[in-house]
Amino acid sequence: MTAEAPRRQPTLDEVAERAGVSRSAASRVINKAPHVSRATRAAVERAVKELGYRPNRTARALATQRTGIVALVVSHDDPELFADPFFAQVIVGVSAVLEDTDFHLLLCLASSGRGRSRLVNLLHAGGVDGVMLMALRDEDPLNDIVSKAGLPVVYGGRPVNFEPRWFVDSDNLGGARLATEHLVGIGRTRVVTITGQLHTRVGEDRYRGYREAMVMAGLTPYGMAEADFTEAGGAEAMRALLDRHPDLDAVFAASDNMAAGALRVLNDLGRSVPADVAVVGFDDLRLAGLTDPPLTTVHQSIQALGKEMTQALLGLIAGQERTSIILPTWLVRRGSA
Amino acid sequence: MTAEAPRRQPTLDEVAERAGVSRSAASRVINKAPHVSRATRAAVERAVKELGYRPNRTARALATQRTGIVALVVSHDDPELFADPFFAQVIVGVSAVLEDTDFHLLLCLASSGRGRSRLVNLLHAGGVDGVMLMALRDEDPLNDIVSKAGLPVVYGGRPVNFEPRWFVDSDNLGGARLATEHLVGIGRTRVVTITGQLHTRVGEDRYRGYREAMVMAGLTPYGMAEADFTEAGGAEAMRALLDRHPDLDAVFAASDNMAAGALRVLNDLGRSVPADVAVVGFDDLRLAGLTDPPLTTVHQSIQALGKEMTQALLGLIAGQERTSIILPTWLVRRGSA
DNA sequence: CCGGTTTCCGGGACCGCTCCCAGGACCCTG
DNA sequence: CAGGGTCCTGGGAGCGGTCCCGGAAACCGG
Repeated sequence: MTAEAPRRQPTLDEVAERAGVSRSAASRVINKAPHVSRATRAAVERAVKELGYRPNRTARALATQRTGIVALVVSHDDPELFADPFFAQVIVGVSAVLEDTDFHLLLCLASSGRGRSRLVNLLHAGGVDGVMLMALRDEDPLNDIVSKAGLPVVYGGRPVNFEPRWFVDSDNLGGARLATEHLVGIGRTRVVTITGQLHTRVGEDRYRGYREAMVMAGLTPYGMAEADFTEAGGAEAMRALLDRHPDLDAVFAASDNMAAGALRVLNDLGRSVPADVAVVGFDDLRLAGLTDPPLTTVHQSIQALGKEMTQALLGLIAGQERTSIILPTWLVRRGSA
Repeated sequence: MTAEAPRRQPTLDEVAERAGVSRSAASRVINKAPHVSRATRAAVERAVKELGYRPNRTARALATQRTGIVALVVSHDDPELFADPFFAQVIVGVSAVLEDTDFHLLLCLASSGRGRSRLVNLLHAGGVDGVMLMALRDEDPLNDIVSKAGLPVVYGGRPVNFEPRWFVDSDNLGGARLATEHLVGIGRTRVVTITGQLHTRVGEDRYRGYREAMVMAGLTPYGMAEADFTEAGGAEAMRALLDRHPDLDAVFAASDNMAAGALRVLNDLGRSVPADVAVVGFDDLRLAGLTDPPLTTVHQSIQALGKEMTQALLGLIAGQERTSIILPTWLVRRGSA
């Protein structure tokens, strides 16, 4: 129970000496390189076991120019933003993949200028082998910082103003279209939408999906209000829309949180859902199952996004060209539409 | 916009050469060591600027035996567990402190055996300078793994079966006592509790706080049901308690999630809250403000916990003895009690 | 003017590992 | 049995820094 004497970890030299071979030979068996006799291998393996040897990560990193660390960089001006369960899901996905590799995850919440300059240092100082970037606002300085670093980069989601070389994104456009088509399919014609911030790609895509579906159905987009993906924002937008279009009969909210806000307002105002107004959300958060009525919504798999990002990045690090990926989304029918 | 030619980063030698001084001298000015002439300093600083030099983290780490990385290790058998907003808050706190330092955060979700052995490697191979550990189940193998590593360790929360040398924890005991005292204070006498898992320290402490407050008030604990901190678990426990003690007039739920479940059951069964049954939760999650009625609950600051853990760890790494910390909790009155 | 500090400087060992390379042992042909 | 492979092996030069140490230069009071 008392703390072990902080004995220095044994080095490769010590292993080699104990095994009666050269450091090179020891290194070879440890790295499973070829051209090692059975005898040498056995001797070294024994020495390793007896000494409890572990190759020093730092030394190895210096020699190989590989750290075995990948960074997940999250842009967040508002520290609360990270609290969104979205990121936790991404991290779970990322970790699941890394768990089967020798890579570890460095988490970087870069907000302030100070935080950004730390990031610049980290990337230019060979601190990581690659980065997964989630910087979804337009004009995010992180985009520049990271691209200058000359490291493999995979985007999670896409920025508005340019299309990264490699990214993984959910099919927001298709999902929004699905949602809208569903509303039209059940006979609604006066369908409005509550969008997320339109200066984000995801906000834009989901809005576009809605419009496209409406047009394709021969309808005109009936109304829209821009909100911020939050419950409160959704509620406010819903009020505004009811004000402007009292006869609306369906709403597509670009997030479950906003849909929940909308639902709250509709309930409060005595509009029955889905009879008077049908509602569809987006994301399929846990919350979607708990609203009243349960929310029909578009499912996206955020863990899968994390996994794919990671696999893509590891691939790039290993020198394989990979193609960007758009993950499918699909409709989950519950009570609200 | 095209990828920069992957020019190698300049090395210290190149800086030294350009500045016309030795590597030692260059190193000195970069590390702001004393005994450097103004001329040398200026020359080196100029060379650094011109070359865009950044000291290589890995090389420095090898030489100094310091990586500049701290690990946050989260034990989670269930990958979903990490999705709890709790961890996101911790991370936000940790990052906030780290942002003003040169340390970076390595996030380690260790579940499977594979994940654990990776962790062992990481810790014994000098991959990090210290660890913050959140392993709250009893008998968690991580406790052992980490203690054997001979690294500075700070616990977030406490394990059940032993008291770590350094930890940061919320005052769960005091908070639970406060909650219960409040219920008693508003005249309730048949107060039951819904606990979290009693094989966790937090579950135990909050249960103990309840009992102590009851006894101190001259009442006997009226009933309890063990749940798992989740909404569903809370609901089920509530039903069981109503079954066993139909005349209960108050319930202290050891988490907001469980309180929300309890509330749902009470509403469904037509018991009015707080008139018939008063309810107090614990955590003060966002959700507490959104239930019907809004939840009276015990507030704990999870970001603060992350911050304190980090400060404690950085202190230990710097060689300062620090004392463990218990963070205050307090009651937030809303409608449910 | 001269010993003794103090300030500044560069040489070089070291951190712990990888990997190239030259060379010895061994095997197999013709 | 000469000659050309393989298969192993150890030596040693790196990766890019830090830091100790001895010595040169500058400064000082007596």
